[in-house]
Amino acid sequence: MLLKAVRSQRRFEQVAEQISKLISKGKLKAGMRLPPERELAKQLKVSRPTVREAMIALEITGLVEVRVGSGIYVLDSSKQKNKISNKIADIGHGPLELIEARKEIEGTNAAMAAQRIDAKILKKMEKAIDKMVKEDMSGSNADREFHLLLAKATGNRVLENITDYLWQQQQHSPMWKKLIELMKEKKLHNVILDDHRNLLESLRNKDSEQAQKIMRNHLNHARDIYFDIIDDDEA
Amino acid sequence: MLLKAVRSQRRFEQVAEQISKLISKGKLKAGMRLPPERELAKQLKVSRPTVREAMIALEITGLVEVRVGSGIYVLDSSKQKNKISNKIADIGHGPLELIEARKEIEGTNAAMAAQRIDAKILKKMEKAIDKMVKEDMSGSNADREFHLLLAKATGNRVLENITDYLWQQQQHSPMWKKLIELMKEKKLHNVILDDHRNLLESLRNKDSEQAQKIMRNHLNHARDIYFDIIDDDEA
DNA sequence: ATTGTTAATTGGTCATACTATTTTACCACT
DNA sequence: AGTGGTAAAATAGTATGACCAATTAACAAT
Repeated sequence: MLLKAVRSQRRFEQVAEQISKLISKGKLKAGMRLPPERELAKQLKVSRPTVREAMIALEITGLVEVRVGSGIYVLDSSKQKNKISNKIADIGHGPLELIEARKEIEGTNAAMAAQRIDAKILKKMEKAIDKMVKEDMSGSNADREFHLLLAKATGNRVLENITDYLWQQQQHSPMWKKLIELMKEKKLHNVILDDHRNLLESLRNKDSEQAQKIMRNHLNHARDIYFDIIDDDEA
Repeated sequence: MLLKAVRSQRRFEQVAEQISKLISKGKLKAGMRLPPERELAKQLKVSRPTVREAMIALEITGLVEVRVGSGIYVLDSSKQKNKISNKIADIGHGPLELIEARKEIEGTNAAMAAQRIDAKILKKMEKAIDKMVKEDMSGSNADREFHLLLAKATGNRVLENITDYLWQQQQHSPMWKKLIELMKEKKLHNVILDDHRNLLESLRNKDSEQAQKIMRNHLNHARDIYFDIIDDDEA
């Protein structure tokens, strides 16, 4: 697949992007009112519906606020919703950074879960391991499931959501697919399974320290595999 | 303020909400195509532009994908963007969960920063402390700035974004305002300042363990203050 | 100064027409 | 049978103009 899909950018996207840049550049500051929709349409040489669509897009992104009968206002950046997702969409995180963040946060998860996990989730994690044996890593859904269950076992929904978010980011990265392929080739499958099994054992023993240690080591594996991949690419 | 603002919900919002619920209920499954815009307009008794606005809203939320000339399709939930922000918007996290998550993640930040921080950021953190002395906690912007600088010092942008996200969540919670008030009343201001100064000192010494310890303790303070607040409320 | 009224501004919605893209069906040719 | 091209149908994209609804500003009345 050498060809990239030609994504026809719609007008409202272009308009939204333009305004968005003006805001991030500081030309449009928080609290300022944008020109009326009709005026924007004239200036940008597009129809008013198109401008409206762009405004709705910006509103949902959390960049502006629409006040009926009054106008459209630039929002204070501290009040902006999901800034986190915006940034990601713009630049994307490096795989190494993601793995490192996972190492710290999921390491914490493991330690916390060891003290709080209940039989129910323990059971589910066992099942996830079984499923992974059958799956043979195709798609690695069971892998993800295992890690998310661990996050859930912390009892802290913030950590749970953040962990979920980290995995989503990972899946979007092209490197992730390669990593899965490589796992199948090199039979790394079993290494991962062993890590999971050992982790489960320390959870049963409520051994926080060991659980954390295993998880951190587990992600060091992932980092090493990543280095293998980029070495191959450069070779 | 007993009265709640009457938020005139716009048509497209109602339409988007309705479709959104159908998806989360499973009536509309991933991959399914929605009826054409004209058809939806007829069924919902609204105009086509309104339907279009709703579709754009859903597209940006990451629930559907619009394919020109083909139709509008429900996206696979794993491909949905910022699921994290959606969840938050729905339920909101408990203050205790947020503080606990901060304790773990910012504790990690402190330890990591101690090993990687450079003179430049160190300088900025000093300035943030000075600013906080003057500010007298009004708004506590300097407090936030200090913590975000620490996150930046890790050199890991994922952790930086997540930390930023945690503080945003915090600000939206009503408890946070009370906490700031309480700080002013009880002169907790100085306790926080001392924590920050001590943390800075251990960063200079590149003492990871101590830095982490101080940060975790710092957030235990925040937790204690929270308990004071709810005790007062119940009394 | 405060209140009430009116007019102007601005976003919200609708109806309709036309364009651009994609998909489908069909046909001709091999 | 299969391949490729062509026309038609379906569908989203955009534009125009009109009118409604909410807000704001100006002004008059008290």
